[in-house]
This record gives sequence, C-alpha cells and structure tokens, in this order.
Amino acid sequence: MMILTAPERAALDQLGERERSVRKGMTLVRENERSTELYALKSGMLIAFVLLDDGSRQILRFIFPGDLTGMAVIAFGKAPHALLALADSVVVPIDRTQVADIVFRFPRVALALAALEQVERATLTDRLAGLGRMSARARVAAVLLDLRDRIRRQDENTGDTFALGLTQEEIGDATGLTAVHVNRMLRQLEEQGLIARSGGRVTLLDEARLMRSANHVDRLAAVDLSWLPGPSEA
Amino acid sequence: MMILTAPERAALDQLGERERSVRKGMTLVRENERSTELYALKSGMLIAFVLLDDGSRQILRFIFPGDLTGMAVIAFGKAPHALLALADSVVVPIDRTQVADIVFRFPRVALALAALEQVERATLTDRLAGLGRMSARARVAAVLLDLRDRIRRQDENTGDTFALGLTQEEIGDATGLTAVHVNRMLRQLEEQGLIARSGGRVTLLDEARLMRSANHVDRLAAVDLSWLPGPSEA
DNA sequence: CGAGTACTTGAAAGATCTCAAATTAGGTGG
DNA sequence: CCACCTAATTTGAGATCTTTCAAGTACTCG
Repeated sequence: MMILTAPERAALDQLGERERSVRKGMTLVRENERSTELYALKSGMLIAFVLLDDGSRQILRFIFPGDLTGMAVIAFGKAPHALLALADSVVVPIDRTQVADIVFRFPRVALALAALEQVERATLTDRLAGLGRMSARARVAAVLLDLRDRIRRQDENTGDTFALGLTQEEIGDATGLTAVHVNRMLRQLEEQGLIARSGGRVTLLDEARLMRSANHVDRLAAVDLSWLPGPSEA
Repeated sequence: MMILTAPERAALDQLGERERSVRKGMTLVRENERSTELYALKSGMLIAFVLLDDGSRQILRFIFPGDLTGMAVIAFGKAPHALLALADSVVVPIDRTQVADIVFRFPRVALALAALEQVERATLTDRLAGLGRMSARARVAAVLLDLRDRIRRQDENTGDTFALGLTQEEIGDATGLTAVHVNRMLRQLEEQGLIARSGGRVTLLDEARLMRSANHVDRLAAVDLSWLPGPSEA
C-alpha cells in the first residue's frame, strides 16, 4: 500500500520485539484500564467493544492480522474500550513512546499511520450511519461484506465462501441487534437468495445486490498516499 | 490544553491565512467530492453527515468553533462525508500539504493533533454504542449533554440553560430517530423532570440523572498529553 | 456419550415509524 | 408593527420492526 524507505521499514520492524499470545475468549485489555500500549495483531482475531450500564455490549470493531489498535492511548493513557480475543491470537505491544519516537524520526511514516487511522475512522462513520439509518437486514449484510473483505485481505484465495468466525450473538453485538433477530435476518437473506449457509460457512451468492442493500464501501481500497512528500525530502 | 512553544504556535497561526464564509444552510463540501483541504471552524456551527440511498441522512458530528474537520483527505483525497453550515460560519481551509509540513517540522504538534483525532474517535465510538445499544430517550439525552458540553467550552458562562441551535429533525438525524419521535422523547424527558424547555431553549434540570441515562462521558476533559517529549528534545 | 453452547422457531410485547392534521414560531414585505 | 407565509413543533392512531420469552434442535468439545 505504501512505499517506505529501508530505514523506515527497519524502524517499524523494530517495534515488534516482544510478542504476546492471547487465548481465545481472553480479555487483552479492559475498558478504562490504565495502559500506554497499543497493539499490532499478528495472527488471530480480536474485537474492540464497550459494555453499557445495562450489561449490553457494543462491538466497535473487528481486528484482523495487520491491524493496529489502541491508538487512543496517545490521548488518554487508558483504554476507552476493551479488547477480547475471538480466536487464539498473537499481538505485538507497542508503547506510545515508541509511536512518538517514530513521529519524530520518520514523519512520512507518521503520515502513513495517520492515513490508516483515517481509514478506520471512515469505516467507523460508515458503521455509525448503518446503525442509525439502516434496517436490521442491511446491517447484517454489511457485516458479512465487511468480514469477507477483510478475510480476503489476509488470504487472497478467499472466494465468496468463508467461515464467519463469529457467533450470531457477536454479529448482534456488532449490529445493535439481538442474536434472535440476527438469526432471522440471516435466514431472510438466505431465502432471498443473497447468501447460502452451511456448516458455519457463508457464501455470498449475489454480491452486487448485497452491496447495494448494505451501502457497502471498501474504504481501505480507496486510499491514496501518492501525494506524500518523497523520501528524499525527509 | 496543550503547551506549545512559540514557533509551534506561530506555525499553527500561519495556517489560517485565508478565511471562507459560509451562509447558514449552505453546503461547504459534498460527499465524495474531490478535495485536499481540511477546515478549522472559526465561528458558527457545521454538521458532518452522509446521505444514504433511501435519502435519509445520518449526522456524524457537530462541529463547533475551534474544531478541525476533514482530516480524512489525508488518506482519500476526497471527502467521505458532507459538511453543511447550520449557522452562518467562518472556516479556515488548510491544505493537506500544510498538515504534512507541520508533521515534518513540528512533530510535537503532530502528536497533539493525533491526540485530538483520538478524542473525536472516542466520541464517535461513544455515539456508535449509543446508536447500537441505547434507547431513543437515552440518545436524545446524550445529544443534549453533548451540545451543552461543547457550547460551554466556547462560552464559559453557559449554565444549564442554552439554545439548541438544532431542529428536532436534526436531532433525529444525529440520533437515528424520526423528528416525531425526538419530539416525544423531549416531552418525556420534560415530563420526567429531567429538562425544561421554552422558546427554543433547553434547561438541564437533573444533570446527574441525565448523565446516567445517557452513559455520558466528556472525552475531551480526559485528555492527558503530559507524557509528550518536551520541546527541548525536538 | 454428555453437557454446555449455539442455533432455530413461534408468539406476544414493546419500541419506533408512518401518515395525517392541527398548532406554534419565525421571518419578510408592506 | 401587522399580516402572511413557510418551517418547525406537537399530537393521535395505526402499521411495522425488533425484542423478549420460551422451547426445541443441532453442534462441539472433552
């Protein structure tokens, strides 16, 4: 996605000295917990979520290998949301002072990181609009498309069939629905010939129609960093 | 909020050479419009929103004087959402190349800007959780509290009574509700003694209870940048 | 094989929306 | 300052969407 110089790459690689394994179902960070680390996910899958007073959970984001999460510690020194491993995972903790160090030494990398943050922010606002203004059916379709995009980004060979890696309860916590209603919406999408399901795997049968009903945009695919000042100017 | 050195301040001040006035009701930027500028709001009020296929609108954010908006152009070179003036406003356009310049020359300022972005991101996720998991009543209460916080930040003298500056339609577009239902929720909050209304002004009568029912957090108030490397190290 | 978790389905309750109409508020030209 | 015009608010009634509760079925892991 971006072309970095050798020293820039080296600096990024250096960040990942330590690794930390997290078992499926384990909490990596609790909400409001004091922390100055962010995390790069090497393998597995995480969710970022918040718990509301009434005990309900809102999943804010699915985190896939290659994703960074927890940049908020830059501003707060504590985690505004919890991190939970949905699969056995390996993360690389990075302290915020290391981030500051990168910004000082490699401003182009800083801008690239800022761009990544903006991609996530755009994704977040897409989801906001979905929760505010789309039907349950559309929101469920949106999750399916989002997961497919991101699984495919890890594994080029992913076709239209893939394993969700999520329970319907979790889809509900991401879409603001109950597990029961998620189930009904999945069935409806199936009955309408948009998807097929079997053995915990989903097949997107009519991607065009799915994308239309979910207002789907692949934000990461739209990134343009070609305007960044060249390495020579650094 | 942050302590910058004189040259850092000067660089920031320099960004605002030009100004642009926007009349109430005018669109400053359209969704998907090619643009390489972000904006600092000097006076007035803006909303950032997206339109969905069915014509419904989701307001993503209220923008008050002092706010920056449109950092997404760093990644996309186009606006992922529209900007509309809710009041006569004055903005200062800043090109993304100027931002890059700041990052290169003043890394501490870059980190401070990144922190501000994180505050907004946290606010965005708060709203996401609200839309996904909170009742209509709670979401309306949350908007009232949010507006109060931000109006107060502009004008220290703001007490518990303030002018919304929004129609119920707009509150609805922010909370994912219809104007009709917003009206009913306002009335309910009023009947329950949480707020009072008259002449387009709202009074928060029982702030504690409002904050509890809205899961309210003032993210900006929680920022801690004391860990940033001192100016001397720059 | 058994226990627990996830999935599925139905029926009824609850929340929110839609539609329609009446009332109020604000802004403008005379 | 008034009269008018339009936008905003308010209210009711019924429709629609989503949740809740309850129960049964299917999987998965040890």
